[in-house]
Order: sequence, then C-alpha cells, then structure tokens
Amino acid sequence: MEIYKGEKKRWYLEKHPIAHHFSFRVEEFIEVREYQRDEWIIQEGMRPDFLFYVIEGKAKIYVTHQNGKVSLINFINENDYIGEMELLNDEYYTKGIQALTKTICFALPFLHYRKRLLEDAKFLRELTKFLSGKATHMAAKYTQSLAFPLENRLADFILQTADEGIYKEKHVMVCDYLGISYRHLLHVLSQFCEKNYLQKDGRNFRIKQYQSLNELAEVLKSK
Amino acid sequence: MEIYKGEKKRWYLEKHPIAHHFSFRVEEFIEVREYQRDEWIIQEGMRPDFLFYVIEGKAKIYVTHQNGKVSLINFINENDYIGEMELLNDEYYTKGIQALTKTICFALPFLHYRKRLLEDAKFLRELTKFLSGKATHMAAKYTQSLAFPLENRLADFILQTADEGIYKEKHVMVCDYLGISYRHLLHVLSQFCEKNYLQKDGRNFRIKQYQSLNELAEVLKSK
DNA sequence: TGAATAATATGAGATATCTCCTATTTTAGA
DNA sequence: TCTAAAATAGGAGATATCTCATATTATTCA
Repeated sequence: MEIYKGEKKRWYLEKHPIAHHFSFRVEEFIEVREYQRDEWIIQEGMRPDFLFYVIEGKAKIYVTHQNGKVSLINFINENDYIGEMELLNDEYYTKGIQALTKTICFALPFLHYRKRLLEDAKFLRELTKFLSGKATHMAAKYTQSLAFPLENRLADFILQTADEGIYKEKHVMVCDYLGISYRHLLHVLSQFCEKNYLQKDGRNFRIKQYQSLNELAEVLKSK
Repeated sequence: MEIYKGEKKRWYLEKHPIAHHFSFRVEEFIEVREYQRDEWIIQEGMRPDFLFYVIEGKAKIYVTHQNGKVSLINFINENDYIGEMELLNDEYYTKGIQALTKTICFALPFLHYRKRLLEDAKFLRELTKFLSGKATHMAAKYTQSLAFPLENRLADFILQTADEGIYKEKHVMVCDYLGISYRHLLHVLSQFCEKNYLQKDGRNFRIKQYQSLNELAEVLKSK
C-alpha cells in the first residue's frame, strides 16, 4: 500500500471531487491510498480505522466460514464505500477486502471524522442510498441463488463480465462468487460449449449465442 | 386494514413514542394502521405512498420470480421500517409485504414527509443502521445458503423459532424462506427425528437434543 | 532457469435437492 | 354441516451439485 503525498495527492483530490458528499471540508485529514492487485485493503476480522471511498479500481469482499469454505460476497467498484459497516456499528464481524486490480481510494480516519459524519445529513443521505442498493442487491442474489440452477446465474455472470464478447474470468474466483464447486463450473461451461453458446478459445470463451445466454439470464429477473 | 382514529390513535402514539427518530414533529400527518394476519401491507410491484414503521406484529417480504417460484426474502419485526427502499430510490422493484400476525404500524405519507426525512440527520442515521443491518443479514444468509446444506440452516431456523422447546412453523412458509422444496424439508425433518434430535408430536416437533442442533447451527457462523 | 505454486482439465461415484404423483388430514368458508 | 382448499405425508426417479483423485499446463519467484 502506498500513500500519495504532495502533488500526486492533490491531483487525485482534484480529479475526483467528493466535496458534494459532505457538508464540511474533509481534505484536512484525508489520505489518498493505492493498493496493488491482490493486496488486502482490510483483513478479515480486523476492524478498520478508516472509511474508504473507492475512486479507481475494483475489489472483492470475502468471508471465511467455519468449515473453511470461502465466499466471495460481492465486488466493490468505483464510487463504493468500504468500512461503512464499522463506521455505523460497534458490533460487526469485519469481512476481508482484497483488491482485484490496482485500487485507489480516499481514506477518512474515523478518529477525526466519525462524529461529524454521523451528524451530516448530506453524507448520510448518500450512505442510505448506497446501503439500500447493497441490501437490495444481496437480497436479489440470495433469492436467485435459491430459485435457479447455476446455468441461469452463470449466463448472467458471463454477460456481465464479458469484454468485447470474450469471457475470461478466473474459474476459482467465479466458484467463490457463485458459491459452487470448481468441478461443477467446468461441467456447466462445457455444456454451454456443447450447445454452442460459447466457444472455447485457449483459456477464454467466446460468446457465440448472445441470445441464448440472454434468455437464461433474463429468467432471473422478477416479474 | 383499519386506520385508528381519536383515542385509539393517541394511545398508540403515546405507547410507542418515535419522536426520538426525527428532529421534527411527525404527528400531524401520521396514520396508525392495523393489518390483519395474511393481509398484504404492500402488494408486489405497487409502489407504496407511505413509510411504515412497525410497532407490533410480524410480517414477511416476498418476491415472485419469472418461473413462478416464490421467495420469502425475510421477516419484518417490531421496530423495522417498510417502504424505505421506495423512499430513497425512484427506481426500485417493490416487494410484497404480508402480515404474518396482526400488525400495527405507523404510516408516514411520502407526500408530506419525504423531503424533510431526507434532510433529517437523526432519521437518516437511524435508517443507515437499519439498512446496514439488513445488508449484513442478507449477505450472511446468502453465503450460508451456498456454503451449507439444509441440515445446518434448518437447525438454526428451528432453534430461532422454537417456542418453549416446540417447533411448529408451517412447512410451506419454511420452504419459501429456506428456498427448498416441500419434499426435501420433510426428508430432513424426518432425518432429525430418526437421529432423535426432534420428536414428532402431532403436527409439532419437540426438541430432544438441543446440543446436536446447536452444533449444526454453530457451523454457520463465520470464524 | 528450475522448482514450487496456481490454474486448468476430466473421470467416477456420492449426496443434496428437485419434480411429479398420490393420499390423508385439517381448516375455512358457504 | 358440508365441501373446497390448504396442509401434511411419503414413494420413486431425475438432476444439480459435491467430493475426491489425478494429470497437465501456466505462472511466479528465488
């Protein structure tokens, strides 16, 4: 992890203005931090001392169960908060946050800002929207995972993550995210290839039948 | 649905003071409403015009998928909000809310309060806590449902809902809640009886081995 | 540049869970 | 009080998903 200082810090603060999230000035104690790919922004079980706001990059939220299984709860993207659960709740089991790409974020020390943040309607309004989206998203994922087989959820995931018609996510990560075994993921991927929805191209998969995948994914949506 | 007026209304407002949730007076346009068991407080897909706050009773949040499957997303209890998603988000697919017991709640019309609520730090702070709890809870349920078989989740549910050692939830509701088929629920319940964790007593189940169920449920918790 | 580690592959058998069917009992409403 | 609907119950076979074992590439890093 690197903390930007001087000119570099100023540049990021100017490029990603966040003054409109708060009704007071946050520049004084704010840090601009860079985490490398695979670095842990927050370690599971260790309460952070900062509220983070991601301005560039992508990260993953992990939790480890007692049986050793690991779940990738969700992704974190630009403009998401990290550490807001700990800001709000004294009792909270802290999840692990790992950078998926180089990630740059603002870090506001609880020490200096907690009290003011919790009294700032502007910030709290932002945060309620963020949290309501999070809750809604988790509820949707939860019910979908119970109501539909992998086939549908994987189709949706492929369409969401494919870049220019090419799907190339790491299998291990996808298993953690969709909560299925490595073996089963390969099963269903090869089914997709057999049906010619996808075509294997080295380690990547090329989408051949957008329409078919879309039909599978559409079923996830509520009426 | 019945709207309380006069003395009855005043009595509930006094018995369940909520002034401390807001920094302005909400009495003027507030309604006190009673819904009977099984009545729909909000119909799926129909945006409500009120923010509800439950003061007595218990309700269920439902969503219907395109394949006709119904998911019981979660329960709503006393001191929970309903309609907060619609208060915050203009775009939101409204879930159905059905009373599980006679339910009494306060109803604040968006028309009169929306603007002030969204500027009230006291209320927003309450709401962020409520929403963070909701998001955390859904995330936990999601990962647990993927990481553990029904056996564990059912043991947890039985312990949570049993009253004086007797479990007597309706099977159909439990299926919707745990996202499993009726048939499979009966399978696992009868396994519990075979192992003597439970003893069937007419339509109810008596907990015989608290300890064993507890071990199954404990596994759900994160490290 | 080797050796260790991570990622990809695949087979085979086990288990969790689902679907469909049918029957009985309970509950609620005319 | 009778009847329709809901809830409970269990059989049988299908399918989704898991575990374990093993092999073959890639990738990383000392």
